[in-house]
Amino acid sequence: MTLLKAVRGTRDLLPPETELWNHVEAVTRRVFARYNFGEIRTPIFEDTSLFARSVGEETDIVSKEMYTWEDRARAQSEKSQSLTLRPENTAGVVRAYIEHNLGETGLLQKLYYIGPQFRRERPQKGRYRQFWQIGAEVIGPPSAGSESPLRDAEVLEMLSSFLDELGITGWNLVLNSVGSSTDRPKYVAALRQALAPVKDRMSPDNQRRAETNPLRVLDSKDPADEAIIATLPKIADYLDEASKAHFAAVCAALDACGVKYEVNPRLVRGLDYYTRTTFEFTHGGLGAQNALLGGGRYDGLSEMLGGPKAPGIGFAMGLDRLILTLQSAQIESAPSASAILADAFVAPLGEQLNAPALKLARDLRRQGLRIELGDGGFRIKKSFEIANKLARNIILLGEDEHASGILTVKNFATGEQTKIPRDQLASALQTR
RNA sequence: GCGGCUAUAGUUCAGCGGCAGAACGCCUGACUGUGGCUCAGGAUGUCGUGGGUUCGAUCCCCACUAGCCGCCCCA
Repeated sequence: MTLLKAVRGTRDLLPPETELWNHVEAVTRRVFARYNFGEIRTPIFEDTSLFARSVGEETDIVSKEMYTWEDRARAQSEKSQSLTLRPENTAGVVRAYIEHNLGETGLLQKLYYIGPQFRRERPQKGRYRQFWQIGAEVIGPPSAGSESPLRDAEVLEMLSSFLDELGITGWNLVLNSVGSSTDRPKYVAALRQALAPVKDRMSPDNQRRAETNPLRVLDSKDPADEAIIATLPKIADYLDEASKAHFAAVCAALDACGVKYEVNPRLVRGLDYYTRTTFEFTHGGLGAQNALLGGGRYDGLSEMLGGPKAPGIGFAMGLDRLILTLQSAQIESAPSASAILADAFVAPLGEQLNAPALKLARDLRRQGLRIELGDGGFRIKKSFEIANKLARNIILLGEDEHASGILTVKNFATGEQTKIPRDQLASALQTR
């Protein structure tokens, strides 16, 4: 029989690494709560057309990277339906916003999520087919202030605080504006026009991009094409007054609270729905996958999905990459890679003491201690060996201890061995 | 989807066209109620999968699968 393995691009997360994941998630919930965000959990799969309409039919994600299947009809009256494992979570959040008429509250919705997403890409460092994202969206009717540049700045400030609180240093915030939903098509048209006479002199990659997605030419890393790219029209010249003012206000608010950023007029994002502010937090040490998180404003997304006018801004952060960054930086505040030690290892000396040992372990655990329970079948030496690996102390429960209620406790760090009455055990272990 | 590199013990890796190796880990003992350190001994394995060349393949060739790195794209 062939050995079953996790499928390509998926992986198991095991302890103690999961401690680090839990730590990151705990910091996320703590920080985001301070900004009064609430958690949303949307389904892991959705109707395929949700992603086709939001992410963009022509994007690589939709055209070749989605896990899509036909959910067969179970009855004559039922139609089959095309379903897709979510490749990102913003579309699902906006769908939920529309479906539950959240705009009718008249309030800004501030929602965050933590969960797996799926794209059928070639796996590499920090890139998996099932990958985890932390994201947040601020969305609501214009009357709730959802269009305000203050919302953009607040989200960016929250992210900078979040990364600081995690202990990640050396991140870089890159900012741009891609204009309103009317600016953007005008600019793309101008870009196509400017590219037409010169694209033949560019690399094959850029020739193809010039056809399919001209914005991406700006992202090119090909030094040979630099000179041509420098002559192309700039998005900043195509922004209307409102978009310019919006961007200036975002920058001013960031300046006011000392959040450092760099404006990169070439930063474009891959998804069709972005308008105005777009951004990326990058970090070295991630190889080619240097983007830690990315996001932007999507003022027209709700309407694209048939909903009410509901401008919004949000981001998605690659958790797999964030963890990699934390591991490579060996951040002090994060749990280390080494296993977490139990407070004590309870060692029954003889199988007849197994049952009393479980009772002892239960009592200590109920007092909040982290307890590993051994087995009376172990030779005492083996108990010590295991205990030394898993716990800070060992508690011996032999016939004497059981009869007298005074337990033998040895601390591995000091080598000190003492007798402690059962009712004082928990408090004694708290401090050693 | 494309290109390069890789796949050998639980782990990290060496190796060779002719008996399968090291380190760490694991097990046993020195020490029948005492770990770490030390010493002595021991067990590891479809050499990724399938085919081919060869008297003989873990080694050479091909395909496949998976991983890493890069490209495309993207978080």
